Amino acid sequence: MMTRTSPEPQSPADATRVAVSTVIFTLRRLPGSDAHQVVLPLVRRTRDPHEGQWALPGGWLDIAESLDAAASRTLAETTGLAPSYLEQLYAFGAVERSPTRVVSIVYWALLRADEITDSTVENVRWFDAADLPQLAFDHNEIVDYALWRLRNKVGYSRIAHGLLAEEFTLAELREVYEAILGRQLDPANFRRQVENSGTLIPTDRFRTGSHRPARLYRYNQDVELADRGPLDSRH
Amino acid sequence: MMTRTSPEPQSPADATRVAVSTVIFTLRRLPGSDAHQVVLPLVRRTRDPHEGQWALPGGWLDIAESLDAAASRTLAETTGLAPSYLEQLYAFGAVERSPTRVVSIVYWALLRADEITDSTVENVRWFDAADLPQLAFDHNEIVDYALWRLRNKVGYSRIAHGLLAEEFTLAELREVYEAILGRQLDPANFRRQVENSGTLIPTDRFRTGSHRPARLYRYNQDVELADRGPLDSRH
DNA sequence: ACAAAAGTGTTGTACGTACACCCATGA
DNA sequence: TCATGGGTGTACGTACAACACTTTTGT
Repeated sequence: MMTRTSPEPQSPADATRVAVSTVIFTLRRLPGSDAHQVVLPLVRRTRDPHEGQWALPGGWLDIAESLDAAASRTLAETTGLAPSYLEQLYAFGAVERSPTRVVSIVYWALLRADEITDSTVENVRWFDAADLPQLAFDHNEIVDYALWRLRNKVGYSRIAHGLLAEEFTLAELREVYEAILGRQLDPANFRRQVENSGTLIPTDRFRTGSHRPARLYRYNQDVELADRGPLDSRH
Repeated sequence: MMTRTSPEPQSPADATRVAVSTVIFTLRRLPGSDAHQVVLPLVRRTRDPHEGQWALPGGWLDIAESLDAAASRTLAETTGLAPSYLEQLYAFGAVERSPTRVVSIVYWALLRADEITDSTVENVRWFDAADLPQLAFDHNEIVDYALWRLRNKVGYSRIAHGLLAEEFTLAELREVYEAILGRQLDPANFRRQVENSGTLIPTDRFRTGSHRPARLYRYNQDVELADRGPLDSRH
């Protein structure tokens, strides 16, 4: 990428290292309620710096691996999880963010409730995104930004899909939105908005069990959202 | 950023290197018209790989320098330019994007017309963003994505400010929008939209010279756009 | 029958768009 | 005075929020 003469970078002793971390969101049903809260898994650090503190799952970038692949791999290695949605968030590269120079390419991910293997690796714990302890490095900042992106994106894309099973009721979809946005939505208006958006296909199956059965819907794979612009074609 | 035991990365011979590049946009008035076109500076490569091809200005990340600082520095070194707006775009890290492994943190920037020092460095040329030649590496892709971000962002933020002087007429502002969006806008409706947004402060000065004088406006620095969320506080 | 969630109808407000029209200046 | 861009008025359509109302189930 260099475009004019400049010194070769990075002698072996003090090279900049590239790490990849991921903020993984999922929803947890609050006991005795239809409400959900946004939760995310953190890993307890077993070595310095910040030994003992909670941190985002991640690891080093391999020489022969793309950034996306590194995010998936390190996620699996540290937490055993495979997210249903994964997107780059931001590259953090302040000099003082770690004792040694580390540039972190951070991803954010969504996980379906049924994808949570509770038999996960040791040293992993799930935290309420709204009530985090102090984390290692600049990871509190990073989670804040990821939450902001999640809340934004739920408004103009169909990422809620990443938190739901193949078929779902409108009430279930609405509860996802309510959990992410942190406020109640009018069921009647929500229904019309989402119906008119053309992103949902009604099935002829219903969710039964309590009161009047609710129709099940699934997402229309045909609608291109292009919510990542030209980068969408890479998927 | 590592959270569990993993091998130390990057032996000296085959280390991943971190580069920083920038897509810089500015407007150029089309001769004999009020219309503008989006143009950007490219640098001709003087060494392999892709020697002779045009590429985004950039350079290697220094060990003791933040990503933002590296973007500004490499920009000044390669083009002599100092943008009025600078924001991170995306981190590109596909394995095959360069013969040696390079992760590029790409920024995008805006430049005011008066900031273009035409006495720029050798090997720099300005290109119409809509009509680029084949560029080195994956830089065509990158510019496409940057253009997409620019067009998106002009709709919900006041980045047009980055392309205008301190004071400007509504027609000048509208011409910026028209150049970026690539279509004509109704002057009457544009006026009302931007007046109701509260982001503009009318001055008591006027731009004279042709026909009825037009009132000059300036941006209201007080209005927080938060169009980058929690990351805005870093500026 | 009744509670409660599913689903429909109606109304008001806000906002974007189209376009007719008036105003002020240079030539 | 006339052409031209600056600036105002108005009418229509869409979209969303609020909320009353009907439907269908489980108990």
